[in-house]
Amino acid sequence: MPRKAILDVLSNSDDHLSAEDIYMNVHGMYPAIGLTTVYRTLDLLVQMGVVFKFDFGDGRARYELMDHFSKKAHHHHLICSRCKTIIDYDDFLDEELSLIHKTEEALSKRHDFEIVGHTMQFYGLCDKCKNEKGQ
Amino acid sequence: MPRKAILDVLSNSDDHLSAEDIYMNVHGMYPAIGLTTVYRTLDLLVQMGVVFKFDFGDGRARYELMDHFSKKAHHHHLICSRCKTIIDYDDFLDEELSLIHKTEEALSKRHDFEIVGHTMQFYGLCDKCKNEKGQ
DNA sequence: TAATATATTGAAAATGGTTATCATTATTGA
DNA sequence: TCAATAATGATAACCATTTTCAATATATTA
Repeated sequence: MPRKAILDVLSNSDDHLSAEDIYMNVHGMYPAIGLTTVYRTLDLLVQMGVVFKFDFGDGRARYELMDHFSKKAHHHHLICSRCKTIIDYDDFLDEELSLIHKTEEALSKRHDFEIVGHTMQFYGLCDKCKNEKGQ
Repeated sequence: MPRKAILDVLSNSDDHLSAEDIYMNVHGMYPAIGLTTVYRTLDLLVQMGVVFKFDFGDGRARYELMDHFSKKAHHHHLICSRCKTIIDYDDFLDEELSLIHKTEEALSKRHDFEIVGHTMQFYGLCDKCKNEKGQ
């Protein structure tokens, strides 16, 4: 039941949810489910290859459904290092993905790796933070 | 002085050093420098754009010199989700980098971002961990 | 040079996301 | 029905990182 509740939250809500975000969302529908179980279930879903765990560098992990389980289109991330805003983008995505697949194949052969996911992110300063530098 | 010591460690030692790794390395040469200062100085170097802070998902941050300050060739990372081994790779790197520059330009225009760095990583199971699954 | 303001430093304590513990409650199988 | 096993959540523990703060170094000025 926790598993279903969490998957529901992940597929219906917006991206970039932290464990606590998920906990609070789930809590509305199933008040019995505790934070521990949310963490446990997320780990499980990550092991199963259903959920991907991201780390954007703001001290808390974020979780997204993997492509095959998500309504959302594949995307990558653009992150403001200062205010931690996360923007999804899909510019040149076809090109990115074909390159990624090629690389994936080469790496999995060369290093005998079973590749499960990838991450591609740009870091920088968003328009607002750019103008507030030095404060 | 801490700044120089840390930069020395970063440019002479192998990659993927955590704050504590750096602290221990620096400590040999400058026993007076404490862990707090290491953290503080690393933050500073990151702000200055000299060092890039990575998060590979094992609960501690890793630091690398940015390209222009490093002897090392540009590379991306392949990470075992289980044992956390990190492998540097540079397959298709020219292709990756030209795509990255193109994307960078598009994103910085569209979102008025000042892009400072990027990350591209593959996650999966290394040869050893692949065969130990389910334990 | 002396005297004061300012910045840098590190030890120790606090923070906060995540994980481990453990008693309790479901679930399963015979 | 009953025992064995698994799932759960409240609480405590963990641990990388930050904050606090008193002490020390550095710069500035008279």
